[in-house]
Amino acid sequence: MTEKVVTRFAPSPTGFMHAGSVRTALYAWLWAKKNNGTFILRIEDTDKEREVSGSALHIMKSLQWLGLNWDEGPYFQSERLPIYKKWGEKLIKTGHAYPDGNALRFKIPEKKRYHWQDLVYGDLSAGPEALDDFILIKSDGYPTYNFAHIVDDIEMSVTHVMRGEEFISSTPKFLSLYEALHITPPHFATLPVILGRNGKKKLSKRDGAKDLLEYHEEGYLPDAFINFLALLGWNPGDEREIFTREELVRVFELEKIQKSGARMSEDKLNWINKEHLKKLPKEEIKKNILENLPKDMQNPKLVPVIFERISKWGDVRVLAGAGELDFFFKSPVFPKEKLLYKGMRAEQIITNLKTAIRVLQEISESNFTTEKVKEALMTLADKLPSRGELLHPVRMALSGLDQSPDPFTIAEILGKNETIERLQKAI
RNA sequence: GGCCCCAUCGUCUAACGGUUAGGACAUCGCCUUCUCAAGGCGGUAAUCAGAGUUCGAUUCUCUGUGGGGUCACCA
Repeated sequence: MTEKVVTRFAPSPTGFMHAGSVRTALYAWLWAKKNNGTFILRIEDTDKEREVSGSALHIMKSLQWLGLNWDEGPYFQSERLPIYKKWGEKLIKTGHAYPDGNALRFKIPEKKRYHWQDLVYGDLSAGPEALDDFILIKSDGYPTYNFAHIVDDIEMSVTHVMRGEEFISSTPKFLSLYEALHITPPHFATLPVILGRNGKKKLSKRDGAKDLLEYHEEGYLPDAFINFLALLGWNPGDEREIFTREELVRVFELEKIQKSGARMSEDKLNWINKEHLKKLPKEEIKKNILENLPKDMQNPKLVPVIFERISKWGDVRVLAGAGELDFFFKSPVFPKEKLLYKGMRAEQIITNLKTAIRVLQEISESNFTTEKVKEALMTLADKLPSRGELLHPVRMALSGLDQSPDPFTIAEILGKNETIERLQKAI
């Protein structure tokens, strides 16, 4: 009989969630899902000094955004004080704990070196120097992390403990507690840290760590974010990189988790997000792009032009905010020299623009599509020494920008009347 | 400082002791193009160092170096 897998994510509510903390949650979640197990959320709020109000809620919101839903909890340790007290008394009774003032201390049975197996790191050990009669319950009545998390993991039948590598050196404390209680410890899966921008220190606020919900606001897809995070310190063993949530659950393996710390790369995150965007139904893409556009700019014809220029929904707002789409809505103003192309003379430009107007007039309003306009203008442009002699002034007349989408696309979006009007104005 | 952990392109990573050390992101070049974006094709780029084991080390061992973690009535 195999045991039912139970994992947990046990943050302390002392700030916002960032990529480092959520990756621990993700791996615990993936492992639970993969094994049809249970994923528990437990808030470790035993330090009232450091607690930040609203933090627990923020953590839950972050997990919900990513769809890392918990099957049990949230448990709050601050609401479980009697339980820790009960286990404390049990230890006193067996001679493994003793009061120290208003606090309760653990009586270390034996200062020795511990060796244990880690699912990621393999053989690990830590020496007796890590052991002393540590505090189990503080004088304010709250348990310490060392004690509370072990009691809870026992009470909640946790089988796999995913945790950061900072806990390796205090593991002898945990193991000696388990020993005193005659309880077999759970499996440990220690995860390497995620490094900050400088690539050395652990990811932290001052080191560029972002509040997870900022990624939400910037319009990253939850599945893409999870995909990215999973790949940060883990690999599927082949060269695939884009995974749906379900695929991730299927292929995830603890054995393939990396031992060394990894660094966030927003470039890669953006790429993965774009790959996920490309798989979305057309309607959904359209809806999201339009929703992120200012009310007076919500023209469905803009969708393809915008889509190939973004990697996340928030980029739509950036694009619009930077004024790069303004020319679609109002006639551009630009110095007339901009119409010139590689030493051409003004008369030639005027002639070319006039010819352009003439051929465009021949296209009916209902037929004024990118393809038709392209066909008409290209035929014309091909007769010139360089296509740019026609295409550049036309594009400039329509957009007023040095860099913009091609003139055919713009023409269709503007429509026949506006297109011709702008060409005339340029002349 | 003691103890513990880690070490392949700039970044994320692959390689049962035998590969021209592979892929992806980024970057660069070319194609496509009036420009931008997108797309296609290609290039540059890595085994921290030194010993040892071996016919043969990215891979195993040791030492060094570098980086990280931890030494609380914080988690």
